[in-house]
This record gives sequence, C-alpha cells and structure tokens, in this order.
Amino acid sequence: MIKYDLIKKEAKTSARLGKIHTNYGTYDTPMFMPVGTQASVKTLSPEELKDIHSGIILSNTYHLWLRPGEDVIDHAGGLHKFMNWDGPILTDSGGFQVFSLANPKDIIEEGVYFKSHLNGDRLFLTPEKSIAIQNKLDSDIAMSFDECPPASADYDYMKKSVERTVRWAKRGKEVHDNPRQALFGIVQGGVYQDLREYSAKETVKLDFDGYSIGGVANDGESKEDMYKAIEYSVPFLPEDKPRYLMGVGEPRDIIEGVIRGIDMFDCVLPTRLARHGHAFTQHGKINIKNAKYKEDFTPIDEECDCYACKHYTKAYIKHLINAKETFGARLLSIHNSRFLIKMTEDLRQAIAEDRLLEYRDNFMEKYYGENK
RNA sequence: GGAGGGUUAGCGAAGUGGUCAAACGCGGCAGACUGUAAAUCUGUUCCUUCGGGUUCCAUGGUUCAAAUCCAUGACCCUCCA
Repeated sequence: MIKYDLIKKEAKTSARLGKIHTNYGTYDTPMFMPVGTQASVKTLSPEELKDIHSGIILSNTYHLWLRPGEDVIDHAGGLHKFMNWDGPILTDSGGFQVFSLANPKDIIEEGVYFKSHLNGDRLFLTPEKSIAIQNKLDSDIAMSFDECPPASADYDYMKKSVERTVRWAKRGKEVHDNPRQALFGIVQGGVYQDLREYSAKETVKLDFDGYSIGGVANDGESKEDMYKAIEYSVPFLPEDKPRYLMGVGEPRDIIEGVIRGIDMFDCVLPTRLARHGHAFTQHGKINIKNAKYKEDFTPIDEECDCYACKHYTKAYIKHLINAKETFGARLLSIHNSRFLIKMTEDLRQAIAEDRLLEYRDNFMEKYYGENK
C-alpha cells in the first residue's frame, strides 16, 4: 500500500507538490521514473540510480513474465531483492505491449493474444493474469491491464476500447491480492474529450490508489493533442491520489504535464537516446556523435551535477560511443536520466515558490531557443 | 630463373562486353527515437553551377559499346628452383 501526501498546489497552475510513501521508501512528486523493463535500467546499476536520485523506477510485467518468469522472481524474494534495488518500483501491466506487439484482431473481451517477441510463441494475457504476475513480482505499484490504442484510432474503436479497459480495470482490481502493493487505474480515450471524461470518471469509481493517463505520445500525435488529452482527464481525477502520465518523456512534455497536474512520469527516452549517442543539455538535445564534438573537451552540460559531467568530456564520450564502448552508453544514460530527475527537482522548487510558468518560459527559451 | 594469381570508390569486396557512377559490408557524415521486439532504424557518402563531368593500377589497342577483351609496363601475392 502507498500513501500520497499532497503538500502544496501551485498558485497559477494545476501543478502539485507531493510525497508518496511506499514500503520501500518515500519519494517526492513530481518525479521522473527511469525505465528498467527487464529488471534493469539499461546499462545502470542500482548504485548509479541512487546517485542520480531516482526516487522510483519502473519495470515490466510482460517482459518479466516471459523471462525469467514471475515464479523465479517470487522465489528470489520479490523484484526488489532479485534486482538489488531497495527503492520503490512500479510495474507496468503489459498494456503497452498490447499496443506494440498485438494487433486489434488479437484483442478480445477476455484478454489479448500476443506473439512472443522472443520466440514467436502465441501468448494470452488477461487482466487477471497481469495482476497475478504483478502480485508475485511484489512491486510497490501495480498498473491495471489496459489497452493502449493509437491516438489516431477512430471514435468508435476508441469508445469500445475505453469501455473494455474500464471492465478490465474492474476485473484486475477484483483479483488484486497483495497488501503491500498499490494498484493504479488507467485513463484512456485518445484525443476525444468525452471519452477521456468517461474513462476518468468510470475508472475513479473503481477507487484505485492512483490514476494514470495512458495512450499519449504513442502515435506521433501533436503536442497540442497530447496536452489536451491530459486536460480532458485530470479534472476528473481525485486530488488526494497521485497522477501518472505514462511514457512521457521529453523535457517540455514533462513540464507541460506538471503544469497540468501530473505527479509521475516514466520514459525510455533518456536511456535509449543515450545508447544512440544523444544527450539532453540545458541548451537542447545534442548528438554527441557529431563531428563538431571531436575535440570538445568540455562536459556535456557544464551545469549538470552528474558523474558523467563531473569527470568526462564530450570528446571522450563521443569517442566511446563511436567505438561502441558500453561505458559511453552508461555515461550518457547517467547524464540523461539525471537531467530529467534534476528537472523534476527544479520543478518542485518552482512549484514551492509559485514560479512554475516563469521556470517553464526560461527553460523553453534556453532549451528550444526562439522557435519553442 | 620458372609457373600461376592479383590490382575496383576512404577500407574490404562483388562485378568478367551494353540494363555500371559500379551490389554488399565497414568506416565517414547526418537524421529519427516518448508506459523499450530499439547499444536500433533511416538517409547519405567521386565531382557538379544538377545541364552534366570524370572514374575501376598505367599506357596503347580491339569494338557501335570496355571495370569487363588484347598488348606492354609497374607494383603485390603464392608455389617451384
């Protein structure tokens, strides 16, 4: 079980300052959660996650179900012990894999057929199964099993999908059986205002420990549509429960999300971009592989307090990435993850001082320049 | 001294008469990435004023047409003495 403390609401926006208490510690919100799909945040050790002040990390039901299997993790004493991470963990339900691995025709009322990405096996995941797996993984926060349709889905499909996701949420909640673990519901509905409202209200009726907004940033929809999806959903979510925007993201999206009342974010971007040689900096995203960094002996971001920025230069990291040395991916993963977590720290400070919009404008000016 | 094999774009390597400015890989240059089938994927990589121009070791030749055939030379490799 978790407990959410709402500490403060920002004066001019919907942003909030909060604290979430779990069996494995407390973290402040807004918070960014690094993604460790397979019980590992790619290239990072738990010690490094602590160093960058990760308050909570995310892992994935689908992947751990396939490999090594939830029983192995159960026998290990749960996910925390298995992966040597003693901080909070949120597990995604496999709902995103409905989007990334299944076809609409594979989705039926009972559950979803998947083709295993490992060996092509035909798999069947249901709300009950997803929750049972998460119960065994013993994460601090479990997610309801949802369908995550593309934002471009037509209204009729989206309506059917949203209604089914509500039924799935109810089924999952009914079988949820782990007193240490919280369970979040997920709001869907794409960019349709009435469906977001319906989804939020119906999900809230089921009384979850927190609420997520899903189905955003998954289909190349515009920023405006994404922000609207948040605005259509948040007003119907209770103030005394945490709100989690799933799969986001980019620095500006986190800021806009916080302004609209979001408390938690997760995204693969910092670690994936790192592996691909990109780095967030206060002056925008850079591609460290670019020739211009060949003899740039300055840190990635001179104002960053991370291990990579304190000890290494762009030229060196560029060399490592070019040479396919894994240390390069690790340094950039440390930096990018720290960048987003530091950003949430700054956002919390700005909320505390009621100057969030000012912070947003300053950040955007620096990060995106004139054409923000 | 004798007998073979080879030399193709930054590198490796296909191609053995026209559909070849020349496959493919690497390297280079750039781009994408938002609840991770992603240390992946995409574009580009002789010159160009975008009309075209100049290429496949060098030179000469055969042919309507040559990276591809012939001659000579240079360099490299293997084997035999």
